[in-house]
Amino acid sequence: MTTTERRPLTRERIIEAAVAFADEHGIDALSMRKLGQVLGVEAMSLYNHVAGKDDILDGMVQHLFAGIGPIDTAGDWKVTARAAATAAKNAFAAHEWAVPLISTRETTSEASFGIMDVMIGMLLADGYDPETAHHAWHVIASHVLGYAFQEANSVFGRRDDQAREEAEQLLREYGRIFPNLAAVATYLMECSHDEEFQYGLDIILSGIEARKPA
Amino acid sequence: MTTTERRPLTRERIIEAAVAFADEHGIDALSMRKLGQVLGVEAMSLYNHVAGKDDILDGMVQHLFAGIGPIDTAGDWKVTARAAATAAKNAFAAHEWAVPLISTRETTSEASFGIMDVMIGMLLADGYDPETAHHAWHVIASHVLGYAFQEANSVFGRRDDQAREEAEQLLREYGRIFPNLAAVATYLMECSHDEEFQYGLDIILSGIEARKPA
DNA sequence: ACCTGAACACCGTTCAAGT
DNA sequence: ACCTGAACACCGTTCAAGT
Repeated sequence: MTTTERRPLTRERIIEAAVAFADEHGIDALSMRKLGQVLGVEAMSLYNHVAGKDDILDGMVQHLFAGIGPIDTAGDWKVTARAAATAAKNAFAAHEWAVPLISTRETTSEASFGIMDVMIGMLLADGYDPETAHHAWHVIASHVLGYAFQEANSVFGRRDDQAREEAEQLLREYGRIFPNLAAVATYLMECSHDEEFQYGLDIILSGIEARKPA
Repeated sequence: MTTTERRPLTRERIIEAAVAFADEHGIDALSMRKLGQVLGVEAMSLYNHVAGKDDILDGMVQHLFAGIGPIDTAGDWKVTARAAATAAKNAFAAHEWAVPLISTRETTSEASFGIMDVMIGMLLADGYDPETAHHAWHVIASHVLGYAFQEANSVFGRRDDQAREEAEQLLREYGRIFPNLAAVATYLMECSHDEEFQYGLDIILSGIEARKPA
């Protein structure tokens, strides 16, 4: 439990440890005292490098957005949109705590504005009017957030052993009352999250393409 | 602060009060002690009617799903899907705490399975294969969750005075670095959430229609 | 049967004291 | 400059005691 790391404390190291702790024990279990323990230090020492717990949580959100990485704008807007959306979905779905955390904090960091600026810029350059470009942004953003939500936070999305067992239990329980649920049960249990995400993205990007003003 | 209501405590009344409290003060501020105070009772009395705080939070999620209401299946699958998706989005977007709360608790209640069963049943009856029906469910669900997220939890989504001011501040700050953001600023500030949601839903439902197997 | 007060094991955070 | 111990105002929850 007590790591014996003796590198000096920094904001980055604290946030890194917080991410690891939340991955393992869940974000609700994250406390200043436990985080200090992991870093081999008293809780109060953290305040020398960080403004408080809120600052740590902000840092974790920043960490999530940094995980999206730079966006390659070499192709056309559809290629860029697909790459950016997929990278964002993967960055969020990689941590169970990502969606709940983002949803209680402000998502409007420089990183998120940067992605938005690139995406809308490519649409405008391709001949879209600002209003349609704005619509397109919202639809894509909904898909990314909504799918990350489903992948990381529903029993059918998570693919650990415990989630599988719970999912099977639920399907047994509700399968008799809800026959149509039973009819798609195998897909719920076994669908590829990447294929599933791309399927919806295909629909959305084609729809946006079809709505390009003449 | 202390309401003088003297009706007997019940689970429903406690959950109702919790919803109202979270609406006003945010879900993080919700505690057993403060909830007791609102109900004119000591915190410990709540345990006579409720298993604990988790039980209250579960009740709040149940309350959200109940708010979606019964689904009218009189029209074709697209009409039903639009009605159900819109009702769900509105129920979730009505409370800032809805998305964060659902995202940390299990969403697989009888209510959510019921909606899913109806939707998939209509698609199957219309001639869709189970795999495509399952895809359709995921895409629609992402849009609902993702848009509720954006409407209730982003500065641009919320339409109270404080959010407007923060949004304008952010646009001033980042508008110079990100010109394409500035180009769509007025739409971000003033778009109709219902029209925006329907725009994306149009794309998604049309796309699903186009993928109906021959 | 329902409510309460005191208590326990936890929180985040402040602050004076140490080195 | 950085770390610490004690303290404060909060948590959720248990339990024996009241009515």
